[in-house]
Amino acid sequence: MTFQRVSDSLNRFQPDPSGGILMEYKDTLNLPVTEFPMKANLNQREPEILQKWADTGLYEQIEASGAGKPVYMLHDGPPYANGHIHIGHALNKILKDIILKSKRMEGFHAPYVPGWDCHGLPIELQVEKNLGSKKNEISKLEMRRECRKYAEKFINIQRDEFKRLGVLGDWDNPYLTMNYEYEGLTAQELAKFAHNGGLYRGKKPVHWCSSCVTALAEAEVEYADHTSPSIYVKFALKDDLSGAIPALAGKQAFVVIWTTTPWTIPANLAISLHPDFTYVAVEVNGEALIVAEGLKDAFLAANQLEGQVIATFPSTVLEKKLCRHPFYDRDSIILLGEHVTLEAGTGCVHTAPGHGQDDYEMGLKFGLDIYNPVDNHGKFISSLPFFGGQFVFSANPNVIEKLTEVGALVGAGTVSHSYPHCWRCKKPIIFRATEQWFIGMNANDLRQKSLAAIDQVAWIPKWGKDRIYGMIENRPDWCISRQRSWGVPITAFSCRSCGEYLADGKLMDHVAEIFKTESSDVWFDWDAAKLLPAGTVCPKCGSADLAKEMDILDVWFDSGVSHAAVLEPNPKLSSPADMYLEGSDQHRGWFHSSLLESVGTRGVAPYRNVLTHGFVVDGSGRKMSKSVGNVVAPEEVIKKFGAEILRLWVAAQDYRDDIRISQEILNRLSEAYRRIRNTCRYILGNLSDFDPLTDSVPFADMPELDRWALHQLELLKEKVLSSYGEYEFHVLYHAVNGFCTVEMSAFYLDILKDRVYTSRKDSVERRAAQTVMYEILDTLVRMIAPVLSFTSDEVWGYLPGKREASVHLAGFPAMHPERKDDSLVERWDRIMKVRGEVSKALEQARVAKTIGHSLDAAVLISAEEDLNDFLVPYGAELPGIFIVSKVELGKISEGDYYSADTVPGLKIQVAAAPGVKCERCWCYSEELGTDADHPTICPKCLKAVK
RNA sequence: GGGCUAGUAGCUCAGCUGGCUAGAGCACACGACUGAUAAUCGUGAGGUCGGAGGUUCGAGUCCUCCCUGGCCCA
Repeated sequence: MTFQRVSDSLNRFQPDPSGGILMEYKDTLNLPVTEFPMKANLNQREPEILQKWADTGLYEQIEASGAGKPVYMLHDGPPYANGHIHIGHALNKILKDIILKSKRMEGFHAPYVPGWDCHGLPIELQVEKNLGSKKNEISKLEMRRECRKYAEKFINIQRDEFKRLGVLGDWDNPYLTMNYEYEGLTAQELAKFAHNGGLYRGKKPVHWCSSCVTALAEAEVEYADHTSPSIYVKFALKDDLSGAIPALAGKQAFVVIWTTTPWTIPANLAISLHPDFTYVAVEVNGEALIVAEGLKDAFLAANQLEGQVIATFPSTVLEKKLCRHPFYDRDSIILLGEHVTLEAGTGCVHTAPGHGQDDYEMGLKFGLDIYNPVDNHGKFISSLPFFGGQFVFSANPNVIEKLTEVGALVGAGTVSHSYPHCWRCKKPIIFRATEQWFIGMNANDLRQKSLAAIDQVAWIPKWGKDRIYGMIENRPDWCISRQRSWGVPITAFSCRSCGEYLADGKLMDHVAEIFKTESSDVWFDWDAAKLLPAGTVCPKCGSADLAKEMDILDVWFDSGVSHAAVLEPNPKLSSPADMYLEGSDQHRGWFHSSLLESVGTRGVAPYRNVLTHGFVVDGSGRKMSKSVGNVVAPEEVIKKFGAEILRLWVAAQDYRDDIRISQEILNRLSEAYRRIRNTCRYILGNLSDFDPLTDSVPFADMPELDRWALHQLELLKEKVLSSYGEYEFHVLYHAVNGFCTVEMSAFYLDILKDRVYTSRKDSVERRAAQTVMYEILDTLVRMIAPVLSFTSDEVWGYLPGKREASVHLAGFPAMHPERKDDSLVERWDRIMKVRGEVSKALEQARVAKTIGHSLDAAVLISAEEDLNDFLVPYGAELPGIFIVSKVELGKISEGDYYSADTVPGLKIQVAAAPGVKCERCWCYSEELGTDADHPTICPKCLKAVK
């Protein structure tokens, strides 16, 4: 406690050493008094506030008070239940919390049900790792129980970490994608795709991790530099071309391809040329090598070959011509495809439909087999000649050797390039055609409907729309199967007798109902017969011997159904949601999967607004990475600065771009926080004896200065409330910060000091000032509550007047447009301009040692007639406004003066104030000593004391 | 390599459809106060608006290219 307390001032009359009574005039002043601490001590105080919120059931109260209000539905995207939260999680959750709190204060019922994504490979791999060698001894069911436990552990950890940020929500009843009900609803959503024909089983090249033995979603693939072999292979033309190209007569012609994956040569079924490119035959060592004209020189140079062009022709000449596979007794057909480029290679593209996306499409188009001779573990099937049983990457040199042996190798080297790797085990992956379950993008017009749905959504920032639009427009069918354990099973069956697959909507609905009460674990526990309705038989052959499909669902499907599994079943929530809010990576993640799922089953997007924020980067704009060592953990920020500073950080930055964080940024924010806190504290100190109910002064009775302040407050409210409405929190931060600093601390509150301190306690002047300060603080606290949730609630507890138990149960301040007065503000702008010049003049006088404190000064102002006339009516107020002892308007006849540089013709002369310094108000007065009882104070103070 | 996106003082941000010597707060320097005091007030110094071209009477704002980041994809 450093503020003087009213109760301390009982000893107003102290014994004078000389024997008389000496008055301590300081004790007759109304100095600020408050218990509200200057030092925030956030890391200690925040947990106390959180405890209070928990004890009083704050969120429950908020929920209860929402009854009957319109709903604002922000649907939480579930973070993955793995590991501690990082700064990006903090950013995301705080942004959500700011929006929810602001919507509640705006008058909405805005429930918050947090969620977690619980299934999936990362947890399964971590559990496997923890199990060590035991992992091979336990059953799938036991494995799943371990995964469930693991997820639960991190849900509890993350829940505590999120709560610590001051995020209010129904933390006791979050949604978990592994809840039984949720799993059942997930299976039920999948069944909907079976019902409507969107679900199919097909062979398709997918990203495949041989180490994890699973197909990978696109989101699970990372690109990293990798060194691969680079080989040029010649395919002998079987067909004779000499009719079309006479120069080839009598020569063996070859088409030369280039590849960085020699192991895919065994699966080669075709060679693709671009329909519009020109190709040449180059004679090298008596053979005619065919490559694209544009790559001829690069090709020859790369292989240290020399040769002459003997023929030039369009690719169409070669269309559908046949080559021989270099070492297998089969053909490779020449096809024309737009995907061929001149960026590298030969312009003749090795095509293996089982091992590449473009290759696959060519295969579909021209009816080639989607041939894949590679098994789940990345090894060639044993029946494959020469390479059976070999791991594909190990087979590379063997393939090269074989090519050399048969004389098909033109050249070999290595190349370093970006290559796909598994996101978990970091090993290079392959592209491999396998049997998978898909949701078709074209069945039921899913793609077109999704694109149309995108148009109906408001994307913030608006470029988010282009981003997701492009992705939906170009994406392939959604591969939803995973060959793992920890997930919701794909509830299909197959017939053991005839091999027929049963992905029947009705059967799947039946299973989904079982999941809702028993969990999807039963899929791995019960027999197929127990899972199926009695009497189910294969529709094709009639056999009752059915087997369960053992693939599980892509976790993106799990979270993609949350609108159906969380919002729809809960009568307190609503769907579609008003808002989905996640990082910009979710255009391909949750926004994407949710959109496809919802449009595929309901025909509409699950959200009305989608807000994206950028990624957290370090102080110099680089992404955070453990290896670089620039990671900022929320826990450390909280420990050092407090969660409140983290919240302020979220609000202060423009989240649409990348968001930087560094010690300096946090230091700056701490300073800004202290400024806001001190402004609150100072006002609280001045309201210690103020009861808004009995002491308020009507607006009409207030001095101009007070009305000026309320006008500024009105402007601030407009700005802040519209910032919330537009989710532009950084604008609000700057507005509040500027208001506290410029309008309040440096101007209004500074000028007010004399009035508040020295006037009679219950005088109208002082009560007017208190009325305004009360209004300002009450308004300010409500407006910052969504951001500075701890401090605003703390201040709330100190504010006089009857009010809700917590600011978080209160509303935004009411607007009072009638308090705005533009002409008044125009006048005061003019006064402030003069004030600015006066303070420059005072500064010069200070440098010259004429004055110290501004109250030591008397100011003579010489203005042009117009300005002078304007100032005259304010004459009595000017000393107070400038915080000087005396102001005269007139002509400067002698001596130095300051010449203003922003107001033409304005001259200011500063002198030591005449008279004697009043011991009480510190203003100089020429009328001291008029009262024998109080010889050392001025007439104004006399009035206040007597 | 492709799509989307950004780059204004040391830090965080303003600067609308091109038009005043590019602004604010913080930080910094210097000073004042000691009745907001681990506070408060004042003054001041900081910017070739990522770079280079171009359009225009005029460009931080429009166009082209380049550089440096970020997200997503290949």
